[in-house]
Amino acid sequence: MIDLLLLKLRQRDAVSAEEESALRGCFDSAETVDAHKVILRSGQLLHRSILLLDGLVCRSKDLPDGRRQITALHVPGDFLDLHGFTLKRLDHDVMALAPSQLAFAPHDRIIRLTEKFPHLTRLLWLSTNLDAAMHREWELSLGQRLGPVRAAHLFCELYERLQVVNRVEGNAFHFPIHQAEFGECLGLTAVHTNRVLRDLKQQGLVEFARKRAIIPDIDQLRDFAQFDPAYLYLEKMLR
Amino acid sequence: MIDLLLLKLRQRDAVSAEEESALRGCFDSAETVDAHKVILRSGQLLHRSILLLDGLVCRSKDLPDGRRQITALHVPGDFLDLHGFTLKRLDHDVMALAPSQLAFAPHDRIIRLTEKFPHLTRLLWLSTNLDAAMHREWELSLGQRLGPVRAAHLFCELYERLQVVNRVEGNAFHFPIHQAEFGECLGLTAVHTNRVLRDLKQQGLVEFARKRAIIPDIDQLRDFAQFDPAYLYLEKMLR
DNA sequence: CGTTATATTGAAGTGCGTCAAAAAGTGTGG
DNA sequence: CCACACTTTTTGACGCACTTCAATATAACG
Repeated sequence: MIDLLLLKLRQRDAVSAEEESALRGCFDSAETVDAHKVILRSGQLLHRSILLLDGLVCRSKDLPDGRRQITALHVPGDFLDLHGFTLKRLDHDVMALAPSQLAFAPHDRIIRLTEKFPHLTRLLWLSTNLDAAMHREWELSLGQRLGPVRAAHLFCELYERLQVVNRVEGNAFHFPIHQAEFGECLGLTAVHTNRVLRDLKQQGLVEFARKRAIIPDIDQLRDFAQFDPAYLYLEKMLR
Repeated sequence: MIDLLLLKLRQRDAVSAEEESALRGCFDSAETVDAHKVILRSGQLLHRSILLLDGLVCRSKDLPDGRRQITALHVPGDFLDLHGFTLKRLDHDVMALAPSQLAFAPHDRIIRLTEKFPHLTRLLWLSTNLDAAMHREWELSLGQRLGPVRAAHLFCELYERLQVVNRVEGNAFHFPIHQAEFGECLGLTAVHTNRVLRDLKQQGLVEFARKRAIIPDIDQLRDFAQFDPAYLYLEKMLR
C-alpha cells in the first residue's frame, strides 16, 4: 500500500525495517475518490494526513473573483498534506484531478512515530521540504519563464517525478488533466494554454492529448525548458 | 540572541524552558554580513543552519539568461535555511538584501535536538512548513494577481510578519530594498515595478521611499489586496 | 562636490487575456 | 449502433498588462 512512499523515501535515505513497519502502522484506512472531488477544504481542521496511492491530485488556492492557482501537482506516492500534520489546517484546497486512491494516517499515530523514530521523522520532514522546493521552482516559472518554456518545464518535472514511481512508459505518461487545469498550474488562461500546447506540438517537443503526454525527445525538451532537476533532490542524501 | 525565534515559535505553540535552553544551545556563533552578500550558494553542501537576527534576506533562483526570481523574503527571527537541515544542500541562493546579523546552528546539534525533543522538532518542522505556505501564496500572486495588487499583497504580508517581531512603527516599517529587487519578488521588471509603486502611492495605499514603507491605512490596503492572513498561521495552534 | 547607483518617465513592442464562436471529443440513452 | 447533449478543445479578433529600450532626473555616497 505505501510501497511507493517507501520507494521515494529510500531514494533519499535508508529506511530500516523497524521504521518501515512503524510507518506502515500509521495508515489505518483507504478510500477511492472521483475526479474533481475536493478532498480537503482550505481552513478545515485536520486529524489525519493523506497519502496518494494512485491518481492525480492538486493543491489549489482561490481568489475571491474565482481565479484559481494550482500550486502543486501530486503523483502516486506523494503525501497530499503531511504539512497539515504540523499546520493543523491548510491554507489551500486539495482536489483530485483524476480518480484517485488515498490512504489515511491519523495524526496521533504520526505523533507517536515522531516520539520514537527521530530519523524517520527527519525523513518525513524532508519530504515536506521537497514540496517547498517544488513550490520555489514554480515561483521561478510563474515569475520569469514565458508560457511555452513554463509548460515545457512542468512536463519535464512530471516526467522525472513519474519515472521515480514507475509511471513513465517509454516516452509517454498518463496525464488525465484538462488543458484549463494545466493552465491553472501555469498561471495561464485555458485559451492561452491551448496555444502554448499547439506551439510545443508544432516544435515536436510535447504532444498532449487524450489524457496522455508524449515526449518524443526528453533531452530536447530539457534543453528547451532549461530544466535542471536539482530541485527535485532525486539523488541519495550524503550523510 | 534567539529571542525573536522563540517569540515566533511561541506564537504557534508552547515552548518549555527545557526546550528553550536546548534550542539556545544549538547556536554557537554569530556574524554580520553586508548588503548584497551571498550568504549561501545554490547547491552548496550545508553543515549548519542560519537564523536571521536582524536585517533583511532573500532566497533567490536564477535563470541561465540572468533573469532572477526572489522566492522568499526573510525578516528577523526567521530561519534562512532550516530546510537545508534535511535537504543538505539548497536549490537556491540565500542573499542579504540589507546589512544583516546571522546566528549559526550546526546540524549535528540540531540532530541531537531531534533525538531528544520530538515536540520541539515538530515545531521546527512547522516553521519550514510556514515557509512553504508563503511560497504557495506567492505562487498565487505570481500566477493570478495583477501588478498593483501583487505589490500591495506583499506589503500586507510584510506588515504582518514584521509586526510579530516588533518591527512596525506606527503605520510604517523599515524596508531597505531597491525597487528592482522588490520587482524580483513580484516577477516584474524594475521599470514596471516603479510604475506599480507610483500607482499605489497615487491611490494613497503605500508610500515606499528612502528604505521605508508607509501604509497610511492598513485596512484599506488589505481591502485592495484582498489580503487574508490565514496562510501566515499567526494564531496559536489548537492541540 | 563630483561620481555612481537608483528612480523615473516616454514610446513602442509583445505575451497573454478576453470575448465569442466553431469544431472536436465524450458520454448517455434509445 | 446512432442520436443527442454536454464538455473540452481550437481558432480569430481585439485589448491590456507588462517588457524593452532609451533617456533623464534624483538620490546616495565618498
